[in-house]
Amino acid sequence: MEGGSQLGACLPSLYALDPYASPPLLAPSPNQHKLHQLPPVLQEQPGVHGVMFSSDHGGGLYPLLPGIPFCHSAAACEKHTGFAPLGSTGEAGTLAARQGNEIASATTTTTASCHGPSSWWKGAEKGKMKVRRKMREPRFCFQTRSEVDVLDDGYKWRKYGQKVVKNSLHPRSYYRCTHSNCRVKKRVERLSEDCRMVITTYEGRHTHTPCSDDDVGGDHTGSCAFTSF
DNA sequence: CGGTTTTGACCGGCGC
DNA sequence: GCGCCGGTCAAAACCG
Repeated sequence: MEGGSQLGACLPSLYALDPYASPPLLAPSPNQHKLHQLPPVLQEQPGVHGVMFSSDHGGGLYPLLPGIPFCHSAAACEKHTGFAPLGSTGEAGTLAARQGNEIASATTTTTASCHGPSSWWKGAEKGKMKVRRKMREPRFCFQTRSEVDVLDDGYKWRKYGQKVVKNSLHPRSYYRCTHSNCRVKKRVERLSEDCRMVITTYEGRHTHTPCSDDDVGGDHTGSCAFTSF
């Protein structure tokens, strides 16, 4: 069971992570102090001192959590949150996909093959032909220090795979939103250097509201910013 | 009994 | 062209 009510047990700390950065940020970003608008869900957590989020969607940043304004552009995002993409967007998706390895070994040039920013496959015929659909799904990743792997983000997730990835001592878990017609996925893995650090990567946007249905974002793009991914 | 997790197999992209 | 690798599928096992 995932995505239940584990928030209280996790998120003792939230660290900056930005897949655009090279080398990746293990320490809090110099910009991190600018982010004072922590979402309520995190503000309530003791020890939370910062969050950085990123995506590969059109060069802007998506809101990672409730309370963070939805931004389509880097400028808008920087205006709202103090953050802006640190690099080009073309590689962002790939970087986001491999950030786990990069963080584990900042100088590693991994051969991880995340197929572009957001290519995903759907079996058109069971076990046979697969149709490739290239869509630019928004993707976010962040790093937390937590005893549990899966953060309670208000959504319900179902695990559909687990894989041992290279340069990582810990397996990567793959989750999919259990809501019908919602294709949002997330990956969860722990740093090999510090097993307490959890890397969570979200991909896609929810087509529904979280279980709590709390409208904390004040954003009308989907009842709250949290539903935007 | 229905939903979830586990886990090995399979597939396609990418680098060499 | 080949092998490696990440991501996904799907059947079986598990659990409440």
